[in-house]
Amino acid sequence: MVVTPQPEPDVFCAISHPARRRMLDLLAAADRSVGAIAAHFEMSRPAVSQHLRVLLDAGLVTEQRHGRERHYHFVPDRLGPVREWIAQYERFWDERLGRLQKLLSEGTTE
Amino acid sequence: MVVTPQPEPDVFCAISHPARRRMLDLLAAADRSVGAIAAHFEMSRPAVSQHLRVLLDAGLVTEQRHGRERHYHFVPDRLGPVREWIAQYERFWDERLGRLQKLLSEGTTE
DNA sequence: AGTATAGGTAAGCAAATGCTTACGAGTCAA
DNA sequence: TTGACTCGTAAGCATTTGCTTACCTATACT
Repeated sequence: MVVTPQPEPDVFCAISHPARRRMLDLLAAADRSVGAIAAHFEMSRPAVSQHLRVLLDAGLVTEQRHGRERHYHFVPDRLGPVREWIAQYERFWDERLGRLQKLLSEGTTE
Repeated sequence: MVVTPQPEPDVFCAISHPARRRMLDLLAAADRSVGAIAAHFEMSRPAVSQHLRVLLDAGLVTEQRHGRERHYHFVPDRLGPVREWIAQYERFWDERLGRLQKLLSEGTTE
């Protein structure tokens, strides 16, 4: 097998786990240490570290050493792909465009 | 382990796979049969069926028998959770709110 | 009837996920 | 230095994911 070096750790994959989304929510409010994050979860601290590693690889967070603590910081820009992908469907929620689309569809064969 | 009957098949999970996102893109443009969808992918047709099943379980698509074909139909409403979750971060892209937040944070102790 | 087409399902498998416990490396404080 | 504390990493494991091939049912055509 060819070892693709970095198939770009997928952001969609990173946010697919509820725990990781909650971690992002926490970090969006404020930078936090691993311990402070782990306090919000039932799972073991290493498990939290592993989730943070996934977020780190996806570029969704950065870490910064602070004494013996590591503070994680939210990087909103990396949510761009998700934001853009979901934005392409906005027309389905937009009433004005919805009405326009309905008008147009009355003239189509579908 | 307790068998949770239906832990609500996660929409975030369903869209985490690139192929499934492309299938939604295709279906957003028009309803399509399985064969028509499979034509856009390298993988086997059963694999496509399995992906469609995931989308179906997540409620992101519906199927409708049409003779011996099954037409899949995009259900945009089910993207709501993703849309809402990403919307909560809009403030990070909004310059005006960004400046407001900066002002507010100067008065907090955290 | 018989045959082709559309598409779901089962079984099998390799690889990835998500957890756990055990341990190690760095930092602070006595 | 000794010990407590923060946190990452390694190893092990059960489960899930994502694919394959083989097979089945249902519809359509002749």
